[in-house]
Amino acid sequence: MRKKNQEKKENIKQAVIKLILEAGFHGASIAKIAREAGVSPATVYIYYASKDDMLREIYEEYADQVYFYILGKIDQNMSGRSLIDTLVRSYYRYINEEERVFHFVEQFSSCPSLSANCRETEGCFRIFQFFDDLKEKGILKDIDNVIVHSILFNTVKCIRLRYEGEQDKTQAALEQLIELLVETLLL
Amino acid sequence: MRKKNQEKKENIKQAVIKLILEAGFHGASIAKIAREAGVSPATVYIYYASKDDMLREIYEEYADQVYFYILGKIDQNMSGRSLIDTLVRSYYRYINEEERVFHFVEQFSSCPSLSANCRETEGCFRIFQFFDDLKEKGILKDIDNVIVHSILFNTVKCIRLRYEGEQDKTQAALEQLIELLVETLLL
DNA sequence: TTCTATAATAAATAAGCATTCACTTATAGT
DNA sequence: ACTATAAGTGAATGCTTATTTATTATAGAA
Repeated sequence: MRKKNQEKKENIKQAVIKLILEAGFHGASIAKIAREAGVSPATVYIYYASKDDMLREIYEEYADQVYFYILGKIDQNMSGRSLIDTLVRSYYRYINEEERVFHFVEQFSSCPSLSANCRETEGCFRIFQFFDDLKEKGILKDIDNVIVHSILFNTVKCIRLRYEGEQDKTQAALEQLIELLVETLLL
Repeated sequence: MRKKNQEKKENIKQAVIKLILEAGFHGASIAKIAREAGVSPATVYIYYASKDDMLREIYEEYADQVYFYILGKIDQNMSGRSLIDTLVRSYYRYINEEERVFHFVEQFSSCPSLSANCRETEGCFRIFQFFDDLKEKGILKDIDNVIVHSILFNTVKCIRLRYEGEQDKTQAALEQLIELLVETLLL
């Protein structure tokens, strides 16, 4: 019994993410994905039941990644300030390091017709749980997790998108954001 | 010389926005758009040079609308608190009232391959100018406009998406957000 | 080594796509 | 009422799409 070649599957995933970043969803056909991954179009169907299935599976694999990345940088003994500093800066670092994945996930989740059929993300649940812990410890103010999540991460995302490449402006904005969040979110 | 029927063009626009909300970009073909609008596929090409042109033109028409809507609700004599209250609540009302348009614009602008070719939005420029005015008047703290913009509007968007339909939770979150922003943004 | 299950593929298929074309219809100006 | 002009259309075009099929190559078990 011959085994599936996991390297081929990985190549397919990376091809999907690359092509969708470069040309959007309508620019990522099975034929192009297969060519980019160095396999035959039919091979894609050995690893995935359909194109929709493929996109959903890849999305679900990567959607949470950013949150696990961030939580991995957090230390239990950190002060409130360094927690916020770490959350903001590691989110920013993730966007830079995993630009393709980040854009793929963003694009996918902003399309109602695609993300409607996806399971709720585990990573987001974990982050909310983390916020709840901080509230119990008396570090974080009792603010709705949706609000905390948005002013923390969406703002970093906007800074990154707006000041793309402009190191000075980006760093200044991140520092200002951290100061602002320290005053706003911490007890 | 026969004139173009602007009602037909309007029908086409609405069909595009409706279909893209329901089925995403890949679900909005010229054939479907034409059927939805009650015209022939060929008629679309009387009003637009190509499909890409059409999408771009519709995007550029609506991308700014939310900002003009909000600025229209603002009064020169408003206090800092009622400014924030108005900004937050009118943004929320816009998403509710113009749900289709809002999702179309969101989806379009999160696709790099589409929005890359679009002109910078006038509406966003106007809002930034408005923030600058408030800073000069000593109402708003001297915070980067990208940050102000994001914590104001992205947070409202997240609340709306997360608590879709749940009136109580939504209202509570909006009120909490307004309190938080009053303390954070105002001098 | 042989057999077998399945990975892998090139080519075929059928549907859908954006766009064009040949043609009809409506209308504004004369 | 007539004519020129452009709106409007159904059908055709040629291409791309996701997916299937028939076939071959390969790896593990016997």
